[in-house]
Amino acid sequence: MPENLAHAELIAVLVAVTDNEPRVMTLGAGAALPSGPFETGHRSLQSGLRAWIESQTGHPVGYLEQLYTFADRDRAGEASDPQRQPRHISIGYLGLVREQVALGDARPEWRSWYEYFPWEDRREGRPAVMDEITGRLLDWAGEDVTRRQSVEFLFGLNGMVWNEDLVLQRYEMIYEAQLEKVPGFGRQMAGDHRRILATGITRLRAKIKYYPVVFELMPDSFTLLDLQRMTEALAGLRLHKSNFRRQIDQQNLIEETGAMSSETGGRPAKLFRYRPAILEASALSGARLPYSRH
Amino acid sequence: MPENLAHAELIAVLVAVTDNEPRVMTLGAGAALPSGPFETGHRSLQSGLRAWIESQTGHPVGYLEQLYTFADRDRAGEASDPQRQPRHISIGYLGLVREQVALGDARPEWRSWYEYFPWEDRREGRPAVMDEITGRLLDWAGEDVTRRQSVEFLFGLNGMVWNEDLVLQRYEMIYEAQLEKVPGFGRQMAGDHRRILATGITRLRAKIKYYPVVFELMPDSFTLLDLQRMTEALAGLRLHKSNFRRQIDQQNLIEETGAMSSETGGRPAKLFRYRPAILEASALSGARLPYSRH
DNA sequence: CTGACTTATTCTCGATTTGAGTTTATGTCA
DNA sequence: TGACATAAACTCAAATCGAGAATAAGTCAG
Repeated sequence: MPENLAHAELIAVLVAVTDNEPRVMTLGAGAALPSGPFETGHRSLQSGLRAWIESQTGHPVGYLEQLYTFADRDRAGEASDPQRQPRHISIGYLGLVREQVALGDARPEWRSWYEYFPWEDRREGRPAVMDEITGRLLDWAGEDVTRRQSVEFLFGLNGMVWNEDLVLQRYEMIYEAQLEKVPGFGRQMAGDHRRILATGITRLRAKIKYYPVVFELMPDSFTLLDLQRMTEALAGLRLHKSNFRRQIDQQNLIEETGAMSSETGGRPAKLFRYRPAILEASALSGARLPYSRH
Repeated sequence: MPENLAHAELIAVLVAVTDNEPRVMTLGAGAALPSGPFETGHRSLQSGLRAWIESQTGHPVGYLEQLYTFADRDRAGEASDPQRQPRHISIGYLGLVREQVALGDARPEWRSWYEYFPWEDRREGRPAVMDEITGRLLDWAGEDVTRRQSVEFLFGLNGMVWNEDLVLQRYEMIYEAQLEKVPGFGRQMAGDHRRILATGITRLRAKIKYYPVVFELMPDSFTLLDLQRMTEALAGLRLHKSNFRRQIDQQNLIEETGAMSSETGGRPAKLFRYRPAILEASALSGARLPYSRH
């Protein structure tokens, strides 16, 4: 009898952006993230998932990063002989795909991730659904001051500033308040998949700030506005044009191709390409400690 | 016959700081990190590990964060019937413990993490071993310009600035160059444990910059210099005193206890305590996008 | 051909934040 | 009582950031 053995499952949050809409690959009419077992023949977790994705979508995944591993929920209270049931372990990954791809065997569908988290898209301003969400969350918080403050912090109420990175924490609060199934509060998914999606969005939104990962989603050549729109789509926010531009060229990660684009009806824009140089210190713009050069 | 089942193992990088030295809990004369199987009775991965650690050290773990999950290396080339061998999956965690603890059953030992990565401690300046390491890495790089630049970037050569967060990347380069067993280049560990330790240090060094996690390692009351020394021990760097102080009180995370400490022979220092307030936006000092308030 | 319109690209400029000290305060101890 | 040691506050130039104005280079209607 095998003891302490578990099923290991690989789950992918596969992201592509088309028409300025960040999309995630789903199965079953948008109800599940693609997943497959980690098999004995797989060389590693990552290569197992990579092979699997490529067979499904027929397209290589540029970037693949592990997100989080979790076990199925508490089996302790389960009937009869819990020893007999092997545990399930799910290992989540974030993958980035360069563009809309030919569909594979399993009829995958790309869906906007904002279908699942409508309150996370603030590009056109504060979405209408926010009022109902925060209203019901504040009702739930009631007299509990700490809870109230958490709502205000996470949802940018009372003059607090909206932080786009807190996707997972916002979803978990909504879940804790048992509001995740309220009509209008986003599409549901099976099991923990919606939570894993939130984890992926959170990771990606944080990462684009200090690591040049957007370029995995960009075509070979692009204008600066294309790059800005991509970043805005991911962050769910509008950015300041010239400051965005300044930040980009301080990082020194792109170069002109020489060609121009005149798609947009105004002055033609220069086309750029990613310069996959050695990462310089300047490209990693993370937080810093107050160093002493002494 | 169970197919696609795996052994799941929990591995802990447990950190405590004593005498300004960051230490990690080890077993077997410093050759292994503590680890134990994920058992059928465990409620969750985290609670399984937590219970396990507390039974070993008799001390609660304040902070516990998942690091990374990896599978055992390629079994494809293995003899006879690879199907029969279940895979091993290891789930690494970073745990923070407030201080030196009473030892548990398994005779754990706390060892300075710089025994394993001597080049990572630059508090007393560039360690002597750096010259030999970088010399041998540059030999290994040879004519390969990309490789050469990576060495220079990771180890802060040629005027590039040392980035204390790149612990894992530095270790992986040393490993790739097959220099990890060179005498003087740090103590060895069994299996992948040294790599997991590097992952833990990397995560912790990155995290202290944008999340108030140092306080998990501090005693209830402390001086500002204590806090600085703690941060320096973790980062392996000296920090600028008054700028460190300014950063701390901008974050608004500590408050005076009213008492003073006169341990150090100079002017007595005020004692502070952590104010475990609701996390304000100001406490999260991560990188930012060029927002538009428009 | 010209002027309105649209979008791209550059500049400007005050407000903050940072890096690197210097100065002043308050103890202990010989 | 004065040397010594460390804490805590203050200074100031340089770099970065937030916000928006100015200028450039196309298209298109008339």
